[in-house]
Amino acid sequence: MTIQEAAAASGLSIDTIRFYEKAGMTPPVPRDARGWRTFPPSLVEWLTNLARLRATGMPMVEMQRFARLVHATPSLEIIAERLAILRGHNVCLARRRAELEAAQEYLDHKIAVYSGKDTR
Amino acid sequence: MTIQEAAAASGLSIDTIRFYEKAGMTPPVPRDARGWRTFPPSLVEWLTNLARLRATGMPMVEMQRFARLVHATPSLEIIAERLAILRGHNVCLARRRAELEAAQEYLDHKIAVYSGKDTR
DNA sequence: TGTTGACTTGGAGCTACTCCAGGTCGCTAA
DNA sequence: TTAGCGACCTGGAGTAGCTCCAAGTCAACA
Repeated sequence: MTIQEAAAASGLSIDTIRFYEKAGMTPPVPRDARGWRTFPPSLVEWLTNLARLRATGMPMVEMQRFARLVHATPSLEIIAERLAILRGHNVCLARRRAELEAAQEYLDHKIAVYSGKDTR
Repeated sequence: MTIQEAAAASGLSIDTIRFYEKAGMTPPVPRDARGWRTFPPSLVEWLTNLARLRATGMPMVEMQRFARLVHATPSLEIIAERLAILRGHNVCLARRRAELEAAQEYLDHKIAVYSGKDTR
């Protein structure tokens, strides 16, 4: 698979894939005779995972830590660490969602005021 | 009011307030004899508004547009424009919340898998 | 007369990309 | 055979939205 296809399949942009590789968030990507990156299915799957983690707003440093853990030989501790990262991030997400909800309430209120639909 | 008090009152950091002023997102802040910024209540209120808009994830360019409209002499068109910005942003917010919700579902699933609570 | 503490400025650094210039390589068309 | 095309490569600059820092000023206090 070329980088273009990997991008289409994972939902990341071509630039982002190269950036993630440089940042050590993927295992080293194999190259063909021309020096082009070739993406085996397992790598595309991992990129898709990264895209989802990014969509949750996980910061890069944590994605890097997670990547190292995922590509390490798994042991009980390593799996526990992965879980800890995900659980910790889940808490952040919940907080973020609550913030957004509050923000939207504020916006709705503002809109009501500007529309003259405010009762005060 | 000093910048420190304005920061405490609005929820923005001192640096962010200075940054917002430079970026034209506030009217010019009056200075005392020493050259220190002095914040009248109306300005603190506006900073608080900016903090809330930021919390909704409104991009800077839009906050700038909105600031110009709010500090212009109001007319029917200007109020309509303000409303349009807020409404447009509300749509973005709703989308963002949906994305976060999907992301959290994915995370929950991942956590279930790693915890061995997955049934598949 | 220092020293402290709150402010000032300009500018560098950060995250997570995104874009760009300049170059290589294999393929097709003239 | 040569010219052009399109997909890729690299290193580096640019972006948003802050955040931090160094160096300087000024009033007040010991």
